[in-house]
Amino acid sequence: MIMSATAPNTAERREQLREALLRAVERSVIAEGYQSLRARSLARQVGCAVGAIYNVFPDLDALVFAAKARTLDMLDAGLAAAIAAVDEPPAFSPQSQIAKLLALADAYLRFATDHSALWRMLFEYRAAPNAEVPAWYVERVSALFAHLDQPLGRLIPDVAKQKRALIGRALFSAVHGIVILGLEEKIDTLSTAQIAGQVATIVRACIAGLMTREKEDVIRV
Amino acid sequence: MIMSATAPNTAERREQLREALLRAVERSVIAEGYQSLRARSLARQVGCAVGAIYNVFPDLDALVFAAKARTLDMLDAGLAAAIAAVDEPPAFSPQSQIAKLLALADAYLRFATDHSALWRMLFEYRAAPNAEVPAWYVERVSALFAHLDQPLGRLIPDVAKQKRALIGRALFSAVHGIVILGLEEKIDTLSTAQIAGQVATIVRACIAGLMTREKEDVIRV
DNA sequence: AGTTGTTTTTGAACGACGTTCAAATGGATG
DNA sequence: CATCCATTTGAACGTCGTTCAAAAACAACT
Repeated sequence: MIMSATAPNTAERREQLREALLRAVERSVIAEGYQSLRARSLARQVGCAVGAIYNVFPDLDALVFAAKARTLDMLDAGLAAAIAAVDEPPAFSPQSQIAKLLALADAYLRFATDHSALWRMLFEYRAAPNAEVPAWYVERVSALFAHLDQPLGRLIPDVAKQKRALIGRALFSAVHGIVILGLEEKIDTLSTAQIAGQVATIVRACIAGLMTREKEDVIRV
Repeated sequence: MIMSATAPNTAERREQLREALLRAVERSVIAEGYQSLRARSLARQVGCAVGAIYNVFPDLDALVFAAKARTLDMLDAGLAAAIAAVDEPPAFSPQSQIAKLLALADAYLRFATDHSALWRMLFEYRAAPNAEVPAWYVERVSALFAHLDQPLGRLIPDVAKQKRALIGRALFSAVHGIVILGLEEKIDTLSTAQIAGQVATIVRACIAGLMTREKEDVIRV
């Protein structure tokens, strides 16, 4: 048999190497930041040759993007858990929907502070300038926004679905911006509690603004 | 005289080299992005030796940070102009203050799209992981937030100054986040008009929320 | 002008980086 | 045991930021 020579455990070994490399990336990023990732260091950590990396990933960028995908999954799961933790009252109440959005924002901030190195990798690591972001990655990021859909849909059901999607995305981005600039220069600027306060204020203010009777004066999407 | 040997035009020449290098950085960033900055290429462009760069800047990071400072000045001037362009009515009106905040946000988005390469350098370029951001740079970034102070002070004068400063910073950050995520993946996602709509919606909603009678339910800073 | 002493500029050299590819390896087949 | 081919290897390549001994430039003085 010709095929069986290569088939049996070779794919499995490749998969093990991929997994080991991804774990090494995560360990390394947590320990020293994504800026210090080195092909030779990763190879040493997983006990393979430098060239072996290129047998399972086209280049380091692809390896880092695969690691980013995993971190994105963690973040996604964290957001889902935060929403699920808010208990739904039997009768509809705006308060519980607002609570969901606040919980989401808070979970996002917590993820950024608890896993700051990985979170920074997620949003700061950039591939080669001309090379485009993989489509599946853009997709995964957009999926994060979807968490806002249900609570937002109940709070402003009379707004068209498309508009709501853009508003949800904008609200998510707003929280992201506060977290980014809040954590940017950790020294002598803002405490985590202050950032949490800013996040809560903006979310509450936005929702209040969006729920006023004169929505048309506010919504511009 | 011993001192005059070094003094006369040597400082001037250093200054000229600094200036030439900064211009080369800007040209290069605009043309190919900050990721493609190379010491040898810059030296070739300004007609000096590679080592000469290190006579006027401690390292490339410092050169880039100096360039960032210039871009920051451009941005600051742009925001100031946007505010100044809103004409103040003789009698106080919330509308004109809101118009100022909207003009600020719009100017910020326009700067990001009009000078995207420089703007990206501003927020994406990171120095060595352990090396800290220079204090004067943090100061300059914080100065951007100050543009919100006056209009925000007139819209919610009963909120303590410190709280207002945090709210202003949060509002600025929120706009920044929308712009960042909006421009991130330019392909097939959001148009500039859509981003502008998101920005306007969030700013309007926040202000409306902040100006409700029940401020205490909203403000958490 | 020539000589001296000091400052400034230079660019070859260094170590480290991501990536490649000819050669070594290893396991299944005949 | 010999053959074969997919897989793995690590030395080698080109490029990077940065350094520093040597060269050039300059000012002062004879």
